[in-house]
Amino acid sequence: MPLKLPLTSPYKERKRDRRRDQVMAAAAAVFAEKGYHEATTKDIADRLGILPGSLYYYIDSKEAALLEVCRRHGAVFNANLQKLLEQDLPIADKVRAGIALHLMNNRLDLVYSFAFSHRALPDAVLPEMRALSREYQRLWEAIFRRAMAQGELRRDFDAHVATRALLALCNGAIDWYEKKPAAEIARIAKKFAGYFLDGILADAR
Amino acid sequence: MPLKLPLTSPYKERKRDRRRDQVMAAAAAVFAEKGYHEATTKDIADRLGILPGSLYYYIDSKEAALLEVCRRHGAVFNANLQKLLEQDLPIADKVRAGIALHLMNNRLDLVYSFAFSHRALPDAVLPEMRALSREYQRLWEAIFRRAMAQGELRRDFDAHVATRALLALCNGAIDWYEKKPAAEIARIAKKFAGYFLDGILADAR
Amino acid sequence: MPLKLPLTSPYKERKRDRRRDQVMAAAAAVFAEKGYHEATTKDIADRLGILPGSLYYYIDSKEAALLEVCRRHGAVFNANLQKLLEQDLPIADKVRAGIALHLMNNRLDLVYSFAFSHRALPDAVLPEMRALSREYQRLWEAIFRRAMAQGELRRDFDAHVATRALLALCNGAIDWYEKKPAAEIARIAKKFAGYFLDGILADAR
Amino acid sequence: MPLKLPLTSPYKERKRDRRRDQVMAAAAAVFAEKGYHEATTKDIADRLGILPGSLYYYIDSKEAALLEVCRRHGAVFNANLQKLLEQDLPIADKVRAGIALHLMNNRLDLVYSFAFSHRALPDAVLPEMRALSREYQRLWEAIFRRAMAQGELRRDFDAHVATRALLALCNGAIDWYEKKPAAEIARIAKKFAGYFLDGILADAR
DNA sequence: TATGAATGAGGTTTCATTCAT
DNA sequence: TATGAATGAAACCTCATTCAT
Repeated sequence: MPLKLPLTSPYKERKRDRRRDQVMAAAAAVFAEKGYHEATTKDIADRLGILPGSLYYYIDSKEAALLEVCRRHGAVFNANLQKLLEQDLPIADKVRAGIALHLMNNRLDLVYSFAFSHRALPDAVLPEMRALSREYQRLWEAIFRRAMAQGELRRDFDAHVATRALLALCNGAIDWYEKKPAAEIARIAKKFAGYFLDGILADAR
Repeated sequence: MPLKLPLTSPYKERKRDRRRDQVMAAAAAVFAEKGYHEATTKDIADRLGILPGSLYYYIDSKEAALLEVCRRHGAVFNANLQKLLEQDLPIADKVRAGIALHLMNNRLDLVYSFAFSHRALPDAVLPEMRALSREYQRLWEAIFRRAMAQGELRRDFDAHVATRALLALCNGAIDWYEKKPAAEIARIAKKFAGYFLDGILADAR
Repeated sequence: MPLKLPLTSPYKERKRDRRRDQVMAAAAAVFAEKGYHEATTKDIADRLGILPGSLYYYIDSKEAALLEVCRRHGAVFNANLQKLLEQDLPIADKVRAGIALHLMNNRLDLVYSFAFSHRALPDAVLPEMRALSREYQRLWEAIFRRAMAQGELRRDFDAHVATRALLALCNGAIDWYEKKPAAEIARIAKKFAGYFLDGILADAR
Repeated sequence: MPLKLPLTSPYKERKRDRRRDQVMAAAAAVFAEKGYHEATTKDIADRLGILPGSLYYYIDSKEAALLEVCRRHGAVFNANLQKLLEQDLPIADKVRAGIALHLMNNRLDLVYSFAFSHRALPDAVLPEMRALSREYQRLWEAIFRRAMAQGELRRDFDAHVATRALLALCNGAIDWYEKKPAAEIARIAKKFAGYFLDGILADAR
């Protein structure tokens, strides 16, 4: 009798993983475009050129797909911000860079920003999303607190609220400029950062 | 010959209208809480203690209900801002007041803020919602331009982008503070206004 | 204590009956226009200027209304044909008169013609409708048989089938000419009768 | 590199089309039996042994199903009559053959006859149905006019009205004989044709 | 005599999901 | 690895009907 070989060779596994990545990318794109609930499995399948039922070869459920997509993108977001935190830059530069990162990433990874909006996410995913989101906020707050310690920020500065304000700006920007070209987004990002840093009032100050 | 009385007395009409108002309020609340697509007619009916089918005694369709809700609340928003525009106040006060109005209203009238997010609204309602939204932005821009003319704002100020930034702040605040007590919201509103007006940087300036 | 008078005086009863007649007329009109199933109680109520629920003061159910409407109109149809049967006229005249009666009546009483089409009638009404319909056919057959006995018709004439042919012509005419003016209908009726009596072929005969 | 094969083989496509044909046939049968509005998706699904929702794997909507059913059957009707028109036969034979075709087809394709009855069809389908129906009538009229040109018909013959009379006869026959065996239908068809051609009167002629 | 308000059954449709092939 | 075919739950909506007022 012939020896029973393992059914999956490393090669095959890698190939399969690549296909899985494609599926996740498709899911991410569709979730970003339509929001979780409006997105249908057919939307995702169409993007891959397969039938909805075939998706289940790669995912356990629509919710599980969302969860994984959010995990992947959340990790990127948080890693980026972690790097920024570790850099030695004036706070103004950090804010500008952080906003730019957020908006640029969001162009591709729009999904993650949804995580900040409790609406549009199913209950089963919320806890983990909130954790990722909290981590993201925590990183921003850390950035701010470091700057405060160095006297870069106003005395009455509130890192918590400011973080939320900053994220509100970012997510609001995404809603509006979603379909605009990257150049435009960069311009907006810069202006938003400017208002956030210096305010809008004339320079009585 | 007997005088033919009107079939519906003003009294009855008022009573009926009140019930309709309740239905609209329930719809508004549910739309605000879950977003249009996630909101079900059952959610709305439950809030009224009736069956989903019974809703249709008062509304023509879920979409029509959304439209009316948005119209009602949009009118309030715009009227409020129009009044603010006409007042003779420093821009800082106007911004603070406008943000407060937006957030306070949004607590009850949350729906309207959805109008600013293209996601979450069905196609049939979008055009009118966009019109209301544009009017709201136009009013803010008018407020800013008047302030610019009086030298209250920085030279490089961009009324259009600043308006969007401000609304992003407001809607972001709503997302996060939705279930918090009014006092808390007021505090947030004040801080957000502060960042928007003066920025976050220390007073090198 | 005051003597307890009968709650319904003959006068009132007559008045109430008149209102009932109006209700039945409205029902008949709506059934005729839309067919039983497409007709809604709201359609009927609208025609009377009342609300659907109010109908139930006069009728027990939509089906009961249909039944009564059909009874009333069926009685007229059959009475008319009975009179025709009793008259001493050449068969050609009787056919022409009978067709005219059917089409004219149908203009107002369209409902009855539905009775000939088993589709469009609820089961509960069918048996009685079929009985009325059979009676109508029986009368036509009697007319034909009398004419056969007098040698007015071809030898191979089949009263049963011919009756059905005649009624098919009539009901078909109704479907098509429903909205045309009475004059037009009369013209059609005459031509249909002509074809039925003499055929369409040239006079080799 | 591996050749990319078509995802659906012709074999599979044919099989799938066959199932679609079954669905359409079920829809046709139910529509014929009950009329469009009385027919429920459950009726159709039951006939196929599946659930109502499963129908939507094959159809876009109940209305779309009706449209396709009517198109398919209408095409058959008109093609048949076109062939008859082109044949070189005495008008009497053509009428007999045409009526037979109509009734025989209708046994299976009953739906089409509904097209002649404005009632029972939803607005969205009416225009196309009317077009098919007009074409059918046009063909009959053409048949008649050709016969007139050859002196086969009476001088006062009206092709338009006669066509409608003929179709009234056919559709009336369908209503009544729907559930009878084919042999019976053939007998009826012959007699109806006889009355239509030669009338019912004795041979003064 | 009619209204206002609701019920509840049933209809069409959508969609995530399953599973044999 | 994907398809074809179906399920079943849930959604929106319609409408005959009821009943207190």
